[in-house]
Amino acid sequence: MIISDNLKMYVQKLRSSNLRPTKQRLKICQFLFDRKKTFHFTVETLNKKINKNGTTKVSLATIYNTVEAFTSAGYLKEILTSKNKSYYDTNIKSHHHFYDEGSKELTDIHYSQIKLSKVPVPPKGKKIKNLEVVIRIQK
Amino acid sequence: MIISDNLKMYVQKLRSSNLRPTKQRLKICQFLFDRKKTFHFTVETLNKKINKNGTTKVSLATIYNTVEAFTSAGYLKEILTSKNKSYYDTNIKSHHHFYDEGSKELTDIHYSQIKLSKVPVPPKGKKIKNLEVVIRIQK
DNA sequence: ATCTAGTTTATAATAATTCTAAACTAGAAA
DNA sequence: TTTCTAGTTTAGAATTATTATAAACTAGAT
Repeated sequence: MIISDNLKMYVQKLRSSNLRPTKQRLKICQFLFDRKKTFHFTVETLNKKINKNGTTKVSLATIYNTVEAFTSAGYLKEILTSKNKSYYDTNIKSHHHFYDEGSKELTDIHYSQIKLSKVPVPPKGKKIKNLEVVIRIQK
Repeated sequence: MIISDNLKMYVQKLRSSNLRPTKQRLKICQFLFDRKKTFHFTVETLNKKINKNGTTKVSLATIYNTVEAFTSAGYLKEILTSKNKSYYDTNIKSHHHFYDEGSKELTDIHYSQIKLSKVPVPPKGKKIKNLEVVIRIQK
């Protein structure tokens, strides 16, 4: 894959969501989306990795803003786990997770690995936005 | 139901978990478990309600300690919803939730309302501790 | 090249939770 | 019953994650 191609793609992607393609946003895009496997992170870990060996620093505030903006735009998905920290996932397709209580690590469970044969009707006037299964595991 | 009977029961329950039956713990037990319907709460709401019209105040630190202790002891269940606040449920049976994105309210979904016809095998050396479905709803 | 709304940033503010260490208490032992 | 001690409660400080603020910067339209 040629990086510059992806860059163009990210510029378009951002523009299509009314987000100006700034240096910072593109750097974060490249970091998050220039990879084959999907990626789980918290703002804390993203901040560390983005600013590890970078020439230009991206401020923590911008990391927060960008993750929020990307989540609203649908580039990222917030994961439900609990405990005072938001986890995000670059895999925005409907899927599920193992949450390891010991290591606090998340692992994707592919959509097809869980099948629901019965799902309740939502309360009146409400629609189902998504359905997420978390399987807590331990030793 | 006679309150004093429940009190005795709570004393036993606490003792059986190596928790001394203190005034504060018993007060919280009564508040949480002397009810027919199951109850969802955050530490914040529990604190407010416990200390609303009480003669003796229970400190916030104790509310935290107690909720933590009751959760470890298996009297309470922590609910996964995200967003910087822990939710707890007096319904410790395996069950699921609707989470209303607008009102931020949780509603129980009875165990029998969701059926899984396929569940993945956990990673090697790990056991499934529980499985929880959250259905996010909105208008 | 100029201008402006959108963006970034350091820093302060807020919110939830955990820590601390002193005062208190349940309940076992004397 | 009184004494004693480990467990518990408590107010307040500390920590952690996140959001708000407002000044400086910049993309990109004019």
